Amino acid sequence: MAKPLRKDAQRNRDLLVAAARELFAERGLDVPLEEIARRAGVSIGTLYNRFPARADLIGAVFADRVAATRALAEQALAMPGAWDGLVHFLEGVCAMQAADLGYNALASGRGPYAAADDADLAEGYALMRRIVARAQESGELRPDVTLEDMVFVIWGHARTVEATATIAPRLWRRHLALLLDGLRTPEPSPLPEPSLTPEQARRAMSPQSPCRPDDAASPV
Amino acid sequence: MAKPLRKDAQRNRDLLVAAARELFAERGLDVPLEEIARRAGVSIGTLYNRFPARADLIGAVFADRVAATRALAEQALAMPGAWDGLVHFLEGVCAMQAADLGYNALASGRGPYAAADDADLAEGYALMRRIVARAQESGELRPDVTLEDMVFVIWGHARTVEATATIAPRLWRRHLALLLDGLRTPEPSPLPEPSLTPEQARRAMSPQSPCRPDDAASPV
DNA sequence: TACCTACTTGAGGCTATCCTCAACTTCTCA
DNA sequence: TGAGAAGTTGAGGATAGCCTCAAGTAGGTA
Repeated sequence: MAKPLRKDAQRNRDLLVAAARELFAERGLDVPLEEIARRAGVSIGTLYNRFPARADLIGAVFADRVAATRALAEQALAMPGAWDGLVHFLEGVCAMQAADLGYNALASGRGPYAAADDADLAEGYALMRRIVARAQESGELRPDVTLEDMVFVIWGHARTVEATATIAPRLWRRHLALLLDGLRTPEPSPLPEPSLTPEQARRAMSPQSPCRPDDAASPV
Repeated sequence: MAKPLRKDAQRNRDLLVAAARELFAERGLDVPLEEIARRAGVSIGTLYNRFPARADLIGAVFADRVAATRALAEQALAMPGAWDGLVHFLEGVCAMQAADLGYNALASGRGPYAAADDADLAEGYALMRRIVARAQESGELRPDVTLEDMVFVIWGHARTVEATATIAPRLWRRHLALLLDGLRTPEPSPLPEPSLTPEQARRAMSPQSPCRPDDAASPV
């Protein structure tokens, strides 16, 4: 299906993705596309040729993060301590959020994103579910939380990163430590609401639908 | 200093503030000013006459929230239980965040805001500091956190409210319960970073400076 | 080498929002 | 009551970012 690009086209594509990666990291997912093209040394028309929608460019830039997250989850499961594994995983995700404004927005469910590979994503979720289950079986993670509650860590952390990135770039570790203490307290108080269902979590993470809605829409 | 407005001007001002209150609550602080004017039944020129900058309108709309927050803090201090007081206060703030997208943005440090009364604000902070101190003296709140750490609750909560307002409007209570358990755990783990200083917190809460910067700038 | 196709280019149209200002209307007070 | 100050109006200029397309350029293959 995917025809190879011509040599110059491939080069320009790579330049665009690299430029977008830098600018998304520095300034978030809303940077003007014209500025990305300029930094890549390529015209705005070329950008649109290669990436018809912003979501396509975002998808290309962050494809490697899906893989990185998955690798992180595998590392976590390989660790001897179940709780340590969970902490390792959450710390890793938070560190990526702290290092990259664009990833931070994406991880906390803002920004349009054309998923490169849904299967990869699904496997990632399965791994995370095992990380959580294992930490509960070991008795370290409180039994009344679910995988879906982990989004509270991601979401909660997102705003802290934005607000303090320049003022106190390491502060997020303190925030995370407090969150983690809430997840393993020996005296958990009863939780007042049920957690999100996986389906609800999926919807909450993608205000704009995660894949382009047009694909299925056009009847021609 | 403040001359009384003419009768019609005062009526239009009130209409504008009411319209802005509704739209800010529904759609956040970014709603087009033209739309606010339209809902108020007034022309865009009138809006600009009364409120030269968006921050002025925001200041007028949310002046009562500063007072409400202060009242909440006083209630909290009047409660017999120190921990219950802290919870009451944080729940109250979070409930206001959940009920109003604009307040949510403001409380989590986004959005320009021309403070109506700095003294009022300062007194509010003093009250909050007492709420935190009292809860620590009673041994219920972990001793290694500060007032400045409470912004983690506000910030963390902000994104949860945005993401789940329509999907699960009461879910934030679960998030808050987990956060609170982290704040009173009997086995607190050491925190890896110092908390923000009051000055840092002030800066982190106002990416755009909270009062109009022009006031002092113009040399004429 | 020569052709054809894939690719690039950037001026310019489109939209949304901000903000101004000169002409007009309404209140208020003597 | 009427003069003048206070207030209102909305068309339109300014800006910013999105996106297109007709004309031009360059890689690849015969």
